[in-house]
Amino acid sequence: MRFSKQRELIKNIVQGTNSHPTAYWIFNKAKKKISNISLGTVYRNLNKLNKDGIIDIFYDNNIARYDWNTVSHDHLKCNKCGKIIDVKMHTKELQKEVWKQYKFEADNFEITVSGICNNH
Amino acid sequence: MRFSKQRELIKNIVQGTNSHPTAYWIFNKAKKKISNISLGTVYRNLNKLNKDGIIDIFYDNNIARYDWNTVSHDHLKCNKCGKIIDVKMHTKELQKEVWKQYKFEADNFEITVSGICNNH
DNA sequence: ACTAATAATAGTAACCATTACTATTTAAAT
DNA sequence: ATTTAAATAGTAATGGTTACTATTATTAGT
Ligand SMILES: [Mn+2]
Ligand SMILES: [Mn+2]
Ligand SMILES: [Zn+2]
Ligand SMILES: [Zn+2]
Repeated sequence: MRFSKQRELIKNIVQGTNSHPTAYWIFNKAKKKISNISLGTVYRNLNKLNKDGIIDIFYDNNIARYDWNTVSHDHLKCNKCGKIIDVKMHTKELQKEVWKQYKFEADNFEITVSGICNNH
Repeated sequence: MRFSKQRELIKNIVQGTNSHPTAYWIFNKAKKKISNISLGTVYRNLNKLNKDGIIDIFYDNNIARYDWNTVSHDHLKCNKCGKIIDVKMHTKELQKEVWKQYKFEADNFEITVSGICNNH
């Protein structure tokens, strides 16, 4: 993969926020630095960065959000302010439970907790 | 809400499968009984049934799936055969954990476990 | 430095799941 | 039976994402 300033910018934008941004948010941020950058370029590079393990993608209902944090973790989503907070849940117990009851070999847990955050 | 044979059919289709079908799958099934049923009618009624608490909606990556099972539960998704299995995870521990560590008042856990099911 | 090869881009069209619109049909209350 | 408005079929529009294509930019070899 060869260098491009567009990809470098997109990577830095994702790595510079904890807000789990959407592609469109990243696109608007990027336009401030490269005014004619294309939305297609944003999507293409987000997917490329994800395939190379540089960033993570997850879905919030039906839209993609991008995450600089590539180590397996979970999210708390506040119903009042929309904030998405990183957490690491202990899933060892759940893994055992699933194996015991269903003979299901779990290799990934995706947990989204909705509720009310500590700002309210 | 007044009766319609379309809505009745859609409800029965969702309640007659454990497969967590998509709207399009339901649409095709419905066409066998009402050949000129419209995809818009399927979506409209699925949303209406959901609002009335008759069925559940959840998102599998970026597409909606419908579920007859309206009591809070979780899903095991097999990476080999795609099957989605209903389970009830114990989230009381997680709830405590989230409150202790983040002062986050959890009211719903959405857990999707991916792995390999007992058919393989 | 110059050239050649080709990866990456901007701009635009296409795609797919879902929702919105509208004229017509239908359930059901009177 | 008549009336009223909810529901429908058919179609257009929307929003997020991917695909296409002519042009531009990076990089390896000379
Ligand atoms: Mn995160
Ligand atoms: Mn289910
Ligand atoms: Zn909040
Ligand atoms: Zn399986």
